[in-house]
Formats: sequence, C-alpha cells, structure tokens
Amino acid sequence: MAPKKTSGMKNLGPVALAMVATRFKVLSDPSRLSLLHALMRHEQHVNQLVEQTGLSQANVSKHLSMLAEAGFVARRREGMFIYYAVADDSVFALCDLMCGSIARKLGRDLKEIA
Amino acid sequence: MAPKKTSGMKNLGPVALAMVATRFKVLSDPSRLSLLHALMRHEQHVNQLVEQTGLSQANVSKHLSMLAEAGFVARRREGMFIYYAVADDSVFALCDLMCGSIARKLGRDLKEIA
DNA sequence: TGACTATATTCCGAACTAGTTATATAGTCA
DNA sequence: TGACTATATAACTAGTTCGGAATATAGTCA
Repeated sequence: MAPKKTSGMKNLGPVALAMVATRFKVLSDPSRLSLLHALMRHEQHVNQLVEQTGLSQANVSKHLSMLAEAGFVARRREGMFIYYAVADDSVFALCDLMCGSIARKLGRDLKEIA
Repeated sequence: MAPKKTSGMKNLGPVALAMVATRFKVLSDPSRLSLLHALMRHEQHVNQLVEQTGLSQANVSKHLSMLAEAGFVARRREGMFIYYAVADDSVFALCDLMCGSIARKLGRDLKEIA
C-alpha cells in the first residue's frame, strides 16, 4: 500500500521549502503569468505569444524557458515553429486559489475603511 | 443574484495579473515559508519565531511585515509580546498544491532518466 | 548548398531583494 | 518617572532579476 499522503505543508525541511519557494518565484512575475494566461485556451508558438502579450521576442523566450524548466509548460516542434502548451494544470488551480485569497483580503480591507 | 464566479485565471487584466504575481512573490522566499510553517500549529510571538527559525530578529520582523501586508498573517498584542498567526489558510492549500506539482514534476524527470 | 525564418542565448544596465548592524519606537513594570 | 523589554525601522552591501539590443543557433525550403 502506498504511504499515507500527508498535507504538503506538514513536515517540510529546508530543502523542500526552498523548492517550493523557487517554484512560487516562477509564478511571481506578471509577464510569465501573462504567458500562462495566453496558453490557457490552447497551445501557441513563440511568435503568437509575442504578439498576444506585447513582450519582446527575447523576453518571451526567456520566460518560456523558465516556465519550461519548472515543468509548467512543455515544448513541441512543428515545422518551423515551436509550440508551447501548459503541462501542469495546477498552475491554474494555484492562480484560482490566489485570486480567492486576494478577494478575501480586499473584502477585509474594505471593511476596515467602511 | 450574484454574478457567476468565473475560474480565477479566466479573464485577468494586467492589473489583476500584477496583483497575483505580487502575492506569489511573497510566498517565494524560503524564510517566509519557514515562518508560515512555524505558525502552522499555533500562533507565536516574534522571539519564538526567531528561536524556531534561526533567523535574525530584524529579518523575522521584516518578513512578518511583508506577510502581514499581504494578509497572510495577522498581529495581536498580548502584554509585552506581539503574536502572529496565520490569517489566510489558503497559504497552506497553495503549498499543498505546489508540493503536488513538484512531486509530479520529479516523477516526470525520473522517467526521463530511467 | 545558401538564404531565410523562428527561437534561444549573451551581455549589459537599472531596479529590486534578503540579510546584517545599528538604532528607533513603543509598551511594561518597579 | 526611568530602566527595561520586545518589536520595528534605517542604512548599507551583495546578490539577483528583468528587460533590451545584439548575436547565435538551428530548422526549412529553393
């Protein structure tokens, strides 16, 4: 039988914490979130992402490399183009959770004022 | 009737993306995760956190300020001490999700090699 | 092969971040 | 009140990150 799955935060050593932090850092940049957002509906190649996000080609390429290294997106060549697609749907779950957290915080802030 | 709640990532403008990114950044530091980890079981005052994490007092104070500003922790004075406690349980859900994502990624990396 | 296109990489400067030391603030208690 | 304690802040340094310009790589097609 597989070992009991413990809640992720329960017993994390320094190494695990560093890994988690590193991964959150990948998600902590608006340009990268914008790329993920653009990739949400369907895969796209780099130039499409450049157009859609308004970022420079070099910049897009660098951010995609980072996202790919973290395993959030995957690459695939087709003819002249390289298509990127979301490889780990948990990024959307993470963003959903974060949005909920933001909404609650804004609600609390609002109460403070009103 | 309240408007339909859309999935958090569905339609995010630049401002929303920036807010999400900013919040992920708060979680992207090992020291801050360590503090949250220490606060998981119960609230603690600053000196307790200094002891438990091994970080300097000034450092702990700064990180706690950041966490508090983001609304992840809350402060409360009791006598001479200031107690901090987790104010938004979604941080743990976020970490859980991230841990799962890491596990899947490591599994994939392992397959590549084996 | 050579010209062309798409993507990746390198180098650089500006802005930001985490940590340290020293100091300031602000409660508490005699 | 004054001495003492806990916590916060300021100033500084070293390391990191983001973006832009230029260049390199690598696949395609004539």
